[in-house]
Amino acid sequence: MNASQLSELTRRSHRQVVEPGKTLLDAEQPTSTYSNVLAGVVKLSKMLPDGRQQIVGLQFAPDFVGRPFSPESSLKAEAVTSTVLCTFPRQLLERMISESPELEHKLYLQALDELDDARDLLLTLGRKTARERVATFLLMIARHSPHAEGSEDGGTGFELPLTRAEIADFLGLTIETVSRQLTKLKGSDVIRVEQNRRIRVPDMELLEAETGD
Amino acid sequence: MNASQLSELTRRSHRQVVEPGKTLLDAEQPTSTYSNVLAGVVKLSKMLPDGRQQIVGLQFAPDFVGRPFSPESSLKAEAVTSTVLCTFPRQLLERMISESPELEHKLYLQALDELDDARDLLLTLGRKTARERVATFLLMIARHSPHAEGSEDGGTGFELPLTRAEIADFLGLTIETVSRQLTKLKGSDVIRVEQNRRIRVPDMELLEAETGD
DNA sequence: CGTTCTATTGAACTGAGTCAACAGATGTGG
DNA sequence: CCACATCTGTTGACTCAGTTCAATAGAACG
Repeated sequence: MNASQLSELTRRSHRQVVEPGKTLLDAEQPTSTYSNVLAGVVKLSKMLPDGRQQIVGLQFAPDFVGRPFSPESSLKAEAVTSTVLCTFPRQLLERMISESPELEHKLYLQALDELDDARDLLLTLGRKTARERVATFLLMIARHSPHAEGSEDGGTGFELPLTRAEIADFLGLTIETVSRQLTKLKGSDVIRVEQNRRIRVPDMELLEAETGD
Repeated sequence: MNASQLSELTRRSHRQVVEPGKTLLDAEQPTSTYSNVLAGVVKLSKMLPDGRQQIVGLQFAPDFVGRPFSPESSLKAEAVTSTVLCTFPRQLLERMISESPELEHKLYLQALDELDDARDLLLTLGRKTARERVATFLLMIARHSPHAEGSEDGGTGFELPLTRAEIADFLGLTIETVSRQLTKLKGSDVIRVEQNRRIRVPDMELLEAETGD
């Protein structure tokens, strides 16, 4: 990416803060914009005609959201937390990709990472028990938490960006099963649940031992 | 990709036929080669320490197998049918990528396609019933079958490249459940099973209606 | 301080798993 | 070419993890 490209991107990109629930990309209408996530969390989900839903990916800063080279994506992208985005028009991005091998290289590397994430999740959905799924999810969030307080006395603490319903949609479970497994992990002293969204992990290795891998 | 690169690739690549079960890539040892699948089917799988296994992708010709820019892949790649491969050393591929934006572009496009496939499978594993999973799998194989006989009298016929155990590993089910669902789909006249591996679909739309999407 | 989300808990149900027996295929050597 | 062994796939009976339905309890918000 050269200097003139960078300046054009800065000029034509649009920085914005979006609230939870805001749709960035819908399976129905063709993709018109791309975004970089600067802060917050975005969920990617798929839905069956009868309403069953599956979250197929979570994007954290500084991930890129969008599907280059394809008019529609069959995916819905939605902000799950309050999110800071840098948005730019489709044509600009695609022209810049064609002009800048370095940009395409970066996007390729991110696609490979997303592919690894998706395949990890496939193993989770295909073969893990409910308890292992919930532990796997908690560990993933802990690792992505910017200010997960380090290992002082009380272990690591972090905030869950997703509701129970969203965790269920991510793990291929029901709300009730997620809730019950959290309660059981609490009973086994693997986690402490402080005010619903706030989780404390006294010993990370104990949690890792619950993930199945 | 320019002429000298192409000739170097041709000279240094190695064409070979491998039998079912042959491992192309292992989670343990670092990746030393990359391959193009010229014919046949390759499975990508992940395993938990206790032996539970999940197939996270199937590669058909002319897919590329390998994970550029990462010494190890955490994936195992194995031929499921007799397969024709074009193999070349890691360093050659990575040098060629760095020299040829067009090559990287092609690989990027394939990665995006694999990502779409992985996410489709996530929806299947997270939210579909056993019957829907089996129907989804059959439809996928039918669409990838090179000589799936067209719609004459008896509908479409094709060969399953996977054993029941592999189908189960792909769909997050057990062998028994796969077998039972095939029997039930046969009972509903959605498919006919001719000699275990050979499937006939009288009416493709009937099968599509069983996939859940 | 009521209304409305969001989350927890309980009881009953069920789809898929487990365990076990059997049946077809495929293959091998006498 | 046939008996035997070995895979691969099917079927049945039973179990159980996770779902469903329903009631309750906290949080958040005006």
